[in-house]
Amino acid sequence: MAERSDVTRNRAAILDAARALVAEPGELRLSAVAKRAGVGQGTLYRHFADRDELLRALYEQEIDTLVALAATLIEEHEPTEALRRWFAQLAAYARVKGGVIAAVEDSVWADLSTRTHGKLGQALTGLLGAGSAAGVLRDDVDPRDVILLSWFLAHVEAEEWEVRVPRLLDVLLAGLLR
Amino acid sequence: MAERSDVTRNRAAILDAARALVAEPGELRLSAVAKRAGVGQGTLYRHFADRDELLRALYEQEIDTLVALAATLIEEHEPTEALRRWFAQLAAYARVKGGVIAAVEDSVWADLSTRTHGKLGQALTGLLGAGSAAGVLRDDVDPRDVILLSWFLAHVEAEEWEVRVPRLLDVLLAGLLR
DNA sequence: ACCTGAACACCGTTCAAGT
DNA sequence: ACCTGAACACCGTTCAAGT
Repeated sequence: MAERSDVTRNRAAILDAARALVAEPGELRLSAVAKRAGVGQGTLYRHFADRDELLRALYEQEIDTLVALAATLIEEHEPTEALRRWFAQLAAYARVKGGVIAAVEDSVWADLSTRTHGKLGQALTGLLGAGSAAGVLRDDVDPRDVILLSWFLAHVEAEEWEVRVPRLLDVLLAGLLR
Repeated sequence: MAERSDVTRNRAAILDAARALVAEPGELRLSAVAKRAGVGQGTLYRHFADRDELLRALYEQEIDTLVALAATLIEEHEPTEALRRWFAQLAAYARVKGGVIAAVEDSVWADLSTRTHGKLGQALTGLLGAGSAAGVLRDDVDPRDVILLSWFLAHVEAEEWEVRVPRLLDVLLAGLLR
């Protein structure tokens, strides 16, 4: 039976379509996602109960890279440098995937970042813990602090990105130093 | 002729209704604004061309207090302390008026904060200028940097506000010190 | 079981008719 | 001139019918 693989393929096609469309300017229309994925609107809803759930799935895929990177950086660099590099990667990611981040509503983001911290929270716990253990970072900040402070990335315009983001990350990092 | 004053009253009623409703949870529905203001939907559109324009008017009203405060603080306090107090007031404002800020879309905010910097930009120019002239603040940050970094305020949940916001403002201020 | 797409619901916006 | 509110447009979501 090839039906089962159709289901898998549809789900992937929907996510691919959503990822492509969310990067384009303007709102993400679910009808456009279904059309681009080559499925009916109902099929989209079979896989993702509502708009939030689709965005959440998209977002979770995107975040995994950053999570994996944190572990590597902690091993290979001193804590402050690890955090600096991770911020740079977060920014690079936000630049390309900004559409996803901006499209994810607060409710989804809050859910992902607080409930058992989420994967992203665990990555940040590692980075912040290494820094405070080494005595170079404040020890009174938690992962959600950093996630909140990073919200500015969702609001930087493309034209000003290169000038402004390195400076803003520098300010943020300076604020986290002990 | 009392008609002219009706126009004024309607505009004020619409803004009052919008201010009240934006503070409530959930999206701001323009039909609800018109209903609460006691006017027809068309009247709302006579005064404000679209949703953005209504939010912009609301936002501009809200921001004036902060602008006035900046001048006073610069006169009465040393630069770092002036900025610290202004941040605290910005946060207090965001807490109460958070609905307005969150409802204002990026396009509106970007427009307000970049076009000749806007009133808020001027207030921040004063605060940052005083600090960098006194040699206590970085001199490479501009008002929009601070506006961007303040976006976290729009995403803090009510329950965590008191614990988290003072710490985040402290991190932000530390990052701005020279 | 899964899929399709027409139909429904909701809300921003417009406009014909009223004063 | 200004106002009203029904009507229209758009898009998220549902569901009857098809495979």
